[in-house]
Amino acid sequence: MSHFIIPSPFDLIAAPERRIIDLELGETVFRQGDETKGLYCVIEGSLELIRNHQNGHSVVIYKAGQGETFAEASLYSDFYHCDARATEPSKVVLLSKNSVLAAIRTDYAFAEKLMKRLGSQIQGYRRRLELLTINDATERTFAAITDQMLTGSIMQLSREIGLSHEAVYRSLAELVRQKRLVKTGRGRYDVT
Amino acid sequence: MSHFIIPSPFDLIAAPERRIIDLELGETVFRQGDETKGLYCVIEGSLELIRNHQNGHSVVIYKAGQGETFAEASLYSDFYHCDARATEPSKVVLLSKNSVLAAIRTDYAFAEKLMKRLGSQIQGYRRRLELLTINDATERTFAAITDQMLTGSIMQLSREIGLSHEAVYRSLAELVRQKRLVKTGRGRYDVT
DNA sequence: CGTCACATTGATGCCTCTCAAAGCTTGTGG
DNA sequence: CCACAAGCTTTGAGAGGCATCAATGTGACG
Repeated sequence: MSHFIIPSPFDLIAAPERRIIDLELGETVFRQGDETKGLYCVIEGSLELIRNHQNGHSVVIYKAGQGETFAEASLYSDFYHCDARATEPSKVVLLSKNSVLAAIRTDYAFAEKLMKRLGSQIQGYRRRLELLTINDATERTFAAITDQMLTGSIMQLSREIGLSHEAVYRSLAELVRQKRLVKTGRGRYDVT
Repeated sequence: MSHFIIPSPFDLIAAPERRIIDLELGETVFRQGDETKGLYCVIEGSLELIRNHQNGHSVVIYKAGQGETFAEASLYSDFYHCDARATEPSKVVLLSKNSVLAAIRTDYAFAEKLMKRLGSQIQGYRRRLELLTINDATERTFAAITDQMLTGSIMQLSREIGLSHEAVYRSLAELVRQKRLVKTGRGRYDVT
């Protein structure tokens, strides 16, 4: 029953520590303010971490696809700072705080790999921070495509890079006109 | 000669592993593309991590004050992704990659504390990501003040939050008018 | 084949950037 | 002690760009 793949370093955690959770589209694993239980691994499907602001607008702060873990930063936090929402029917597995913390204490290879993950997430966030300070919509859109951020729909991308979807469509059209991008399909673009 | 304070967990690294570096204002410890030597701790003064974009515009991705460490994410990277620049005459100490990696392997408490630092940095970046997606200049400025981001000048803050300094000054004036902020001095504001 | 979400383009108004100028604060050197 | 320079602070005016509203096209899926 547990013939799915858990990525390193979490494969080092014993199977009995794993609890599988089924999710429908739009269902949440946890919400902003909930007590932290641990981190999660996507067995199937994909999820988004979303921060909600009072004004009603929200930001996607992380996307996790199949085989990826999310909410690592919750390990040392008492409550989640964002919502985790399934963007399609998905299966996730909970890796409880205790089991992960125990693994850190008993297995330095585990700790090292986990730290590597955290480090690369930090660098990812820094790149995105840089992206968001580009004021010109066309240039920001181009940078996002270059950074391989267009994995879902353009609606989704526009939310991630802080532009209206109309602005992104117009930017894409302009970039194609400038021959800096080529359209490879409905809502698909590649750098030339 | 080594009666300065190194914050946890790096105090666990033996003193002989430490090399002190003196910096003048504007001097850099490392630059984007340099090979990584390790991470650093600020003994005195303050530094900024800056990412430079081709268009010439740059983003401050981290500020490190006295007693803080920076470039932790470089541990598992072969080269630095940004410049580290002193914003005043400063002293920093290098904690070499090897000594830190060794500490991780031999001391789980060290690993745990370091991971905690990385986790809180991730959450900080997420918060800042959220901030940058606030489109209204006044609201973004208010959020920045609430987040205690006004430590230097307003010119500096405006660069960090991706607004022109004029827009920030106008926002601050508006917020004072709205009685959501009070001016506590030249370039100093507090939430009411 | 109808519905729904995404994709695309047009028109309008507001908001921020940019350029400009003047007051303010601090430090430096004569 | 004063004058000057340099950088921060503040306000004004104009232009351009993005958000917003609106409408239509398009592909996917039941």
